[in-house]
Amino acid sequence: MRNSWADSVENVATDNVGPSGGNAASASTRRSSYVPPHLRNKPTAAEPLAPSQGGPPSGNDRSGFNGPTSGSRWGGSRPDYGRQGGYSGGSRSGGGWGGRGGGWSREREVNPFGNDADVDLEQSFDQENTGINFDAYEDIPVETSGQNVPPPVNTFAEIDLGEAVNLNIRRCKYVKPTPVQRYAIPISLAGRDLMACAQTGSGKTAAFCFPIISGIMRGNFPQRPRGVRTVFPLALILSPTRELSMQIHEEAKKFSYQTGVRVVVAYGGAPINQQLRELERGVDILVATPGRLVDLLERAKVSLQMIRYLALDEADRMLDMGFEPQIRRIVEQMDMPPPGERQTMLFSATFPKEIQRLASDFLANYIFLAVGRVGSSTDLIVQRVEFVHDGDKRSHLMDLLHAQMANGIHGKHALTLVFVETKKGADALEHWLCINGFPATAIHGDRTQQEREQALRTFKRGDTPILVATDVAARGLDIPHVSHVINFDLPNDIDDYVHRIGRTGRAGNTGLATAFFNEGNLSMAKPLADLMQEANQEVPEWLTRYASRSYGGRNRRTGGGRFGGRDFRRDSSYNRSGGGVNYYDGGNNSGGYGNHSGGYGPGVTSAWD
DNA sequence: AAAAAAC
Repeated sequence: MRNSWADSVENVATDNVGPSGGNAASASTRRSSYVPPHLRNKPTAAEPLAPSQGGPPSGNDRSGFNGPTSGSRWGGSRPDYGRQGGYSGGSRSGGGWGGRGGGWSREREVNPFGNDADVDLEQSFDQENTGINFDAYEDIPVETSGQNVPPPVNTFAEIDLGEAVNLNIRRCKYVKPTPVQRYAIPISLAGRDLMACAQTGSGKTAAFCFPIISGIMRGNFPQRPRGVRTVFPLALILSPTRELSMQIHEEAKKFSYQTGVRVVVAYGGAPINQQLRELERGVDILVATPGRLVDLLERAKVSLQMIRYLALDEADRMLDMGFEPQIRRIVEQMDMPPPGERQTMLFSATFPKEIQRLASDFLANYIFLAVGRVGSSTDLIVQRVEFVHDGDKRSHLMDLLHAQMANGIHGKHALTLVFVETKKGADALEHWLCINGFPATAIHGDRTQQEREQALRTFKRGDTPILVATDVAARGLDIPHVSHVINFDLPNDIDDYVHRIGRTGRAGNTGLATAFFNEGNLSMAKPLADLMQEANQEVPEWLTRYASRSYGGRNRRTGGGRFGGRDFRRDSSYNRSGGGVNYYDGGNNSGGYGNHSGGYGPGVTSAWD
């Protein structure tokens, strides 16, 4: 992922349809006759539909599949990449949606990779590649619990995701699965429910997208109703912010390119009509924020009755106080199949025990997976805490930014993300930075969606290398080149701190995180000091002193161990009070911390004992 | 107490 997705789309838009000031959303709806470079001068081999798909596809169905449902065998031998299997070459025979022929039925899929002509798709997975610093991922502690945990894999070649997805993995320049992918993908392909705890920037999106896409390509699903203005996605991916949903959608489109699997995104703040049009053209995977989805469900534009895969990204956030009722409504009170009849996957970098308990309602006989330390990017992030009174924060920030520029750290592609507590505070700080000559912009929930997206875009591009943000930007956003995260205001929850600093030090790169601490943050002293100590950071003596006084207490890390989370089912108090249901099969797992680090440890084998 | 998430 050398280029940001936005850049790629921009290239596609510019190269093929001319400049029209298109934003990301409109680029995907263009009716261009663009042929991706790697397809030029090749026969548009329209593969026949898989026999198992039987019958004419409705407009709501996928129309192209990558061969028979048995899946393409990949084992060992070199795959035949010359054959563009599965892509229906533009002849989406599903053009008959509600009698609407022509038009979009001829449309070619926009190449989400922009320009991948120079990618050597024949290159073997075995070869080393750049991009992600995998050395940083060696010896990462892993904990799994649950019944019959499938063993992890070491390479993508060991996983049978099908040719089309493998091709996209290469286009993404992924060479080796990240630790969370090594464990989560086999678990998911085995059809198991999953609660996964893994650091941000470690490839979680791919970890749940690959199995979903592969499963939809191979699955034999009943014909979805046609001729009605309701669509029936097979998979639902929920996330807590609009920008994160956009990002997941962009990633998922890459992973599903030319697989025949259609991914659509729906979120608030943007015109619903355009989203409705996209939905009516067919949807297999729906990526959404909760509010807009509820709206669509109430209007009966979307039905969840065919959902086979449910993924919650930032799952702990989705189930905290503000969100829980809305999520329960979607998952439990609409027409979604119950746990066991669908496959459910929950992902987050943090997973407090209380939230795990809530989440277990959504899962059936699930596997708990914890990979690495809390925000284990912490190995790659230098954390600093400075005592700064509220009144001194602005001048102190200015000192930091000046020093940064003097040292040349603030080059074209070195971005600084400044977190504040309130929307008003974000506006004020942005204004103050601007009038003092710093190229800053801001993002928060009171800005229009256009403003939010614009802010993110100019930040990513480096046009405004300083972004002031509320917690809307704290989770999940993958912004390359963020070299410094400044907690101008500390959050009140240590998990929020973990997510915020996780915006830097991504994909194996190093980063710096600076926090301003004062008397208003006493309840954070202990959890912050503990977290920094666990991450081998230098803890200032004054912070240790505050920490020892143990203020507050509700911010204490649950589990307190070396991991981002520990399976709450292993908590003895839960087991005693569990009403006779002990989900955790203590005798049949590879239990214990650090039972396998790195490669196949003996612990993996013991999962099958 | 704040932030986020529909119109």
